[in-house]
Amino acid sequence: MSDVAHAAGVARVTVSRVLANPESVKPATRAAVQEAIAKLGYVPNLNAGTLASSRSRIVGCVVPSLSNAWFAETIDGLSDVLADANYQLLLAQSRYDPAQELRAASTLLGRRVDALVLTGVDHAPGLHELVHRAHIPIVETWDLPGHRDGIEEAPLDMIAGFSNVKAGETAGVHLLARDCRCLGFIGADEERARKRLRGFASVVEREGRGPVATWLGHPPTTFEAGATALRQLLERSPKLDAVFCGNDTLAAGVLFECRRSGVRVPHDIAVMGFSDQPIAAATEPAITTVAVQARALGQQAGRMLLRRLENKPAPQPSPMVADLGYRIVVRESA
Amino acid sequence: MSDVAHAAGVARVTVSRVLANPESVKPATRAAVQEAIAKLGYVPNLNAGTLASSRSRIVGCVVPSLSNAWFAETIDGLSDVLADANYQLLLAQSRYDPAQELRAASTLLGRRVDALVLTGVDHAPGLHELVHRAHIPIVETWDLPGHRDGIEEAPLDMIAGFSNVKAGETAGVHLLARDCRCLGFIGADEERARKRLRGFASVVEREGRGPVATWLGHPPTTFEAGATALRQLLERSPKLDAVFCGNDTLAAGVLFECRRSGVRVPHDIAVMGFSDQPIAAATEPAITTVAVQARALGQQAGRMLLRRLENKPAPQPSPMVADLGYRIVVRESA
DNA sequence: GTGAAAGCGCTAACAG
DNA sequence: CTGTTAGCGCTTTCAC
Repeated sequence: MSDVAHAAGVARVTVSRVLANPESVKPATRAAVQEAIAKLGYVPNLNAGTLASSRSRIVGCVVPSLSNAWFAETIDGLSDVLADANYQLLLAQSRYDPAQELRAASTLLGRRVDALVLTGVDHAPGLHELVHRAHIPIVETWDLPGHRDGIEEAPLDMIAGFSNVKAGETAGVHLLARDCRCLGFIGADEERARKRLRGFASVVEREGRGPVATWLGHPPTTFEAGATALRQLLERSPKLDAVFCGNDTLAAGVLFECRRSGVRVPHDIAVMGFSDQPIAAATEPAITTVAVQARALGQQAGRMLLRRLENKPAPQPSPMVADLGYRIVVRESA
Repeated sequence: MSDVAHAAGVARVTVSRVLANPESVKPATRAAVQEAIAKLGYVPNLNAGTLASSRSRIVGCVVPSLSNAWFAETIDGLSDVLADANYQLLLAQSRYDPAQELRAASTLLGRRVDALVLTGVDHAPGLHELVHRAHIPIVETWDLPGHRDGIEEAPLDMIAGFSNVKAGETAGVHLLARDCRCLGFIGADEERARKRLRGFASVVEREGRGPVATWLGHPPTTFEAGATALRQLLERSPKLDAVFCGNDTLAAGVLFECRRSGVRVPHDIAVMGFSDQPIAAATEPAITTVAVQARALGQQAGRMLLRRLENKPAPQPSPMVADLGYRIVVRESA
């Protein structure tokens, strides 16, 4: 920066101004500085800027995993909105482990991110205090606060999500309406999938058709996991006539296993998926699933952050909660 | 940090040492410092560290888009390898636009990333000089250098990729062997897809079965794009009996359109995809495709970077090129 | 509109 | 093993 200033015959602070706020500098000076920048190929050190100004224009984001198309889509939406406002994304994965999520969040805060996006509402103890000390906007996604003793749990700050419990209930209602008698659940052993199970099981049991034959496997989930899960469930409960899967990948795996073993879907077993990935529309029979707006979750999170970031530093204490909902997509498999 | 130092009764450097290299401090002192850190909830400012040490432990990565599962997988692999070595990922999207890629790279360099991962080998003029000034390891992925006037173009630095041209040739050879007479290509109007087309068209024309009926659409691609493309191609070339698609999403879209309009696959039209996404195995008929190792590309890129990062600062001028290849997966659609 | 001085929070190099 | 002294490259604040 000194070099540029020297080449343009101005002080360093003028270069800084040209970069940050060009209008505050006389056109002639500005032009000279810009020319010097171009000639020298000067690339400003944004870390130094962050240190001096304590604004990084970086948003941190922690997701369980990127190999799942659904989180990738959310990140895509988030990144889209942020990029337009000149913010960048610093990414970390938690591998579905609250302890890793806590560590990741800590590192991100160490980078002095201007805001933080987290996945889910269930975190390690300690995360709450950690993020609150940072005094930055936070958005939790992909879930909504639950209820403990009848009262709604408080979000960390803002939320862009949907109710996994209710989505599970909806799946249960749908399968019950199809007159299924012996229901199962196949999902990842992970908080949000367990909530879907909880909602699902509650309506099934309320109708006296419980208990739900349950299979929970370690994420990330695969076709093979779905196939294995179905075999095991069928061994335990030979009369199984419906399974709700925690995601469409598992549901597709179940479908493949059915095809291999001559089980007819939905005639012998009804199969439901979750999240409405492209694959759900592609299989034969096509998968009935609960669609969530993965991309919109990210965009909404981004918009909420920007509103707070661009406005007054610490304005309204408005805890904003956006429920983007879900929608059942009835196709052929259930 | 001063607070911590004070609370522990040591100098600030000692705190710094406990953080960076605990063994270099006497256990008793170390314990005192760690206790103070915990008590005060101190989160070190990593930007200040970066500024002082000029090492950020951040790797920058530019991808065309995250909504494509294939790049997300590469990032997942990369992130995996880097996380184990305590590096983080700063992400930027280029939206398939070389100018945006250049801007993104510049911003990432401004953050003083320790290394850079780019997608593809075709960049805006200016990128070459920009990244070379930075003197950091670079890996280009998802492609290999082409040939100009018979000699191989030089990579920016390192490469973890595969040949899109040869992959296209392989697809052509496969369809030709099935005795297809009138061949088409459906892909995104983007450099790597165009290379697949180039390879494909070259073998088709060499056999005198050209020209290839071609449809190129703006990325990102969708089922609908695939369906539309097929309709348009069929209008132009009613005798079309084979299409090679630049990705599996398009191929699935083509399949759906065929089903709707009663065209039998592969009997009336053979359909090939690219990249072997889960959907390719799920459709009926299952899609014959060219599989690439999306995740491995990222992991390999990460390993190459780490080797350079952990070793001597500017050692061997070894331009490393890893060709991870591709593999044709013959299923039912062609 | 532009400049001079001070400092953001850390690490490097050297000393003890 | 621990402390002292100098910056890293910017932005801020206040003069001019």
